[in-house]
Amino acid sequence: MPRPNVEAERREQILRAACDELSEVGMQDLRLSDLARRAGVSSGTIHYYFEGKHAVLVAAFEFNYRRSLERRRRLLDAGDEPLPTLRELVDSYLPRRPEALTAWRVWAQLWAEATRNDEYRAINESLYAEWRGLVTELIARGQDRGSIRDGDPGVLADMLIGMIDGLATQVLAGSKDMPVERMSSTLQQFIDDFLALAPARARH
Amino acid sequence: MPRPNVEAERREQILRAACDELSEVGMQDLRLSDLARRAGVSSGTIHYYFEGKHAVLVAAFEFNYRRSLERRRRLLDAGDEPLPTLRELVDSYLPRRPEALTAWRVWAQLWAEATRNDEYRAINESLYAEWRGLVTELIARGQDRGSIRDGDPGVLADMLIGMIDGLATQVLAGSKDMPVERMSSTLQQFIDDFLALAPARARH
Amino acid sequence: MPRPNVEAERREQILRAACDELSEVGMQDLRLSDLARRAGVSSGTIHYYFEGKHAVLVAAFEFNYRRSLERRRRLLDAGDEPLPTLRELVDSYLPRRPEALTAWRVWAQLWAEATRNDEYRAINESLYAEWRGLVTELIARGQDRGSIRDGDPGVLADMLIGMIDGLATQVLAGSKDMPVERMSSTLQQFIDDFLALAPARARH
Amino acid sequence: MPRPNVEAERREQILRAACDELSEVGMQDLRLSDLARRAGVSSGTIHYYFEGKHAVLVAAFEFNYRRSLERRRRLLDAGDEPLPTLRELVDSYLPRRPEALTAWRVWAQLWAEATRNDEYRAINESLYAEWRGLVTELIARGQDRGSIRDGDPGVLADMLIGMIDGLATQVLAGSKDMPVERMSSTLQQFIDDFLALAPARARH
DNA sequence: GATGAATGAGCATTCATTCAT
DNA sequence: TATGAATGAATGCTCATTCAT
Repeated sequence: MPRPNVEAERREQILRAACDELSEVGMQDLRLSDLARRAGVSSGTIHYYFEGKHAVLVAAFEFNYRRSLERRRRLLDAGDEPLPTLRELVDSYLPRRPEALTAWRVWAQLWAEATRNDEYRAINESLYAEWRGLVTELIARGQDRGSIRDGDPGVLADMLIGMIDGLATQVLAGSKDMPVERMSSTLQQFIDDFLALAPARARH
Repeated sequence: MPRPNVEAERREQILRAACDELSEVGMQDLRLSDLARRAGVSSGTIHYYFEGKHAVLVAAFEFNYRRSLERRRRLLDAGDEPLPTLRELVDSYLPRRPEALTAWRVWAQLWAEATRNDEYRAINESLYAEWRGLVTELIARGQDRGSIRDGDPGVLADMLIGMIDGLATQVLAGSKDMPVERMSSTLQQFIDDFLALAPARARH
Repeated sequence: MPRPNVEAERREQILRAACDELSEVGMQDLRLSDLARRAGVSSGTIHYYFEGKHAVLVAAFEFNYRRSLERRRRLLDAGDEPLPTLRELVDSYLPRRPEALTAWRVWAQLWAEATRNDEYRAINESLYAEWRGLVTELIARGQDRGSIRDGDPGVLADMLIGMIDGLATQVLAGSKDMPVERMSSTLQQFIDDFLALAPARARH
Repeated sequence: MPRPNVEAERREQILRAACDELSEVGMQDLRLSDLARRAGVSSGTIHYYFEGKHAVLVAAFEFNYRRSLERRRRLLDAGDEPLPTLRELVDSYLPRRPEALTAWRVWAQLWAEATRNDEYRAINESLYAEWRGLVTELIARGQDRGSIRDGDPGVLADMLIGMIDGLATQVLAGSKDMPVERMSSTLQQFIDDFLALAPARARH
């Protein structure tokens, strides 16, 4: 009696391993045979479920994003005060815990590739738009509540997201000048000094 | 009697081509034979001047950085008003003109690799520290002149640089939500609203 | 259901071809692509079964020795009169028949390399010790039977084996002064005049 | 004022270095650039004096042989008692002193190559014939003096030379079962027990 | 559904050789 | 005479992909 969702199970098993590999060795050095071993299947099985290496990577990037969002679902759905939620969200994205680190490294791979490849470019485009929308929405709600300063929420979101991505890049690169705690304090200071309105600042 | 500096000439010829290739196809897809053709030499010549592919790439990253700085030398050495200089510097780094685009793409390659490889990590570390120092110095001078707000100049530099890098990443990735003009206005707005003191803001 | 022992089959198929190539072109001129063609497999298959060229060669030397011994197994196991057995053994090792020639040429390769390379040195060491032991044992048994003269059997074995190897070297080198028949008669004369005791000499 | 024999000087300089290289790394791993460095000339100079790598090697083998013979010239020309001279000659050829080791290693290279290549075969042929003639002559003179047993002196020479070459092969291969002292005693015992007549034996 | 043996195109690297000086 | 910069053919090895079982 075949289990009904063997297929979905196998795919996830492979994608999970793909993210780990991607994070550890990168896109180009990722060998399907290693991925197969890590996923506990044969290399033939990978090709049974995916068109080829390219298709595995594309699916892995999508999977990586969905999984990241999943982890923040509770945070985003709670509908708590926007400003504290923003602080928590930023904090949860710091490349500090293993899962966050892995997820960031996968993103870094995608970005490097999106620079030249249209397919990866499209993936970044759609995932990024979704992420950007979430932050913009949060900022707009904060402005409604009067806890976040005025200004185009999309621009403010771009500033914050840009800063997160840029600083994370240096943290990932292991820069001694940018340990994760400095990234954290720099971002919180940006929120304090630039985004938050007086009442929020009083929290500190 | 050998031509003087044939070596320096050849090396630069090769490194210039390496940056172009790096920008167009990336580190891993860069084939030495293509690089040779582009540089107008034989593949043997590449190996005559460099230990191997790896050594070419390492030298190319260094070359890319030095060349970028060279282009801004006049700007940095002029000793003009710090705030306008900062604006111009940011503007000159926008991934808009072909040379800037190429340079950014090379950086993107370095970052992706520095995530996992200690040698590239070291290159990023030293080049980044130098760049960070220049911006910090400029901000500190602006604070002395009273045109830039107070606060740890290193932290303010990190915010700006982080934002530049993060936004550039999306521009390079060809995001429709982040055309280079939006990157430009976002950064200038950050400078206006967050870094500049009132007199500077009056410029607008 | 995979064919049983595909692996053992393929390995032998490759090693057999490796000995032939080794004998014809030598270690250094042996190209894996030629070996592949000769073995009737792809170059990829060679690498599937062996770590690399080096590993193929090491295995081939071992294979060559085992195969040589296999051919004399009957002779050595029969337990016949030691002196006639020694004569037959020497005769069977003459580089006269194609298989013997091939085997000798492979040995010649190993020796040339063992002069400088520790790994090949170790192979020669172990195979040679085994071969030397067999001849020593045979001589000792002949001394027990009274058909071979007294003296340290190890030293007598070294004399005989040394002479075989040295003369074979000249036969292999195609020296006109040392055709294989002269090698044969020289060795048999050494056995007659130096090793054999009177009764054995009566055979002639 | 150009020195008259620059040419002869350069050639010897190169050949001397070639023998050393040949002995250390072997024929195939010998790179002309290394040889040039060792000889203290440029790679261009090698090609100026020799047709190519092949021609250097051929000349080096010839040079190696001549130099070996030169070292024994006094021994061979002295016209002393043949049997003691033979003992000394054998002793002088033991791969014990650095020069003898180097010379043997060069021979080993030649033999391995002569197995397959006609040109090297021809070199071995002529050098070997000369060497064989010298030993045969010495044995014949010993027989005339009554110090060496009867029998075809050419066959006796072949036995001795074969044994020398075969045992040397194992010494060169670094066999623990055949240190150079064992090679020495084995050969002297062969001379004592097989070649020498009673009076000579009394010497011990 | 799943396997893994087998493939072969692709690429970095080596090194003898050439030739302008 | 002598140099050494430059060449490019040659080859070991990798790995995505295929397919018989």
